[in-house]
Amino acid sequence: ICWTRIRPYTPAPPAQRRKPYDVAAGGGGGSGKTRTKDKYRVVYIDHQHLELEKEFHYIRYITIWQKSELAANLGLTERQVKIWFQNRRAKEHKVNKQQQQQQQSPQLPTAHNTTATPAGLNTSLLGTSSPMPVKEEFLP
DNA sequence: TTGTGTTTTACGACCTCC
DNA sequence: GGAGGTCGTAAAACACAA
Repeated sequence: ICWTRIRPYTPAPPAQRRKPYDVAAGGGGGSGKTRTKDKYRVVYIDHQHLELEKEFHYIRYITIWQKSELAANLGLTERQVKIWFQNRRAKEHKVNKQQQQQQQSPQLPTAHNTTATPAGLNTSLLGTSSPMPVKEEFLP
């Protein structure tokens, strides 16, 4: 049995981060690997979104075989699944931060829900206020 | 239709752990 | 050294008011 490592990560201070690559420069030049100008990124279909969200609802950190299985089922690469989960966690982190800031500023007139959800965000599905349930089979 | 703001993929830099 | 984490960012896709 091989578990993916789930550990806390304390990011370095944003002091000396270099600027990321520049795709546009030189027509996909720079360190350009897989990104091409005509296919910069693909848009996932609803079914792919749904399955990924479902999985994320169960476990926020996907295991390697789940990643492999999900990728095969959805017709994505494992790398795409990994990146999706990374971006999804980043999104959740961002939303939580915004909610905290709203709670810390009670003088706002409309503090309840009217502006809380960006376009298309189903908060009832996400359930960010409570810790994510974890399938028993994935517990150590 | 268009201008503008937000969200979504994808990646590089940097970090930790084994 | 490699895999995978966060963070910051680029650019396409999307939403919406003017």
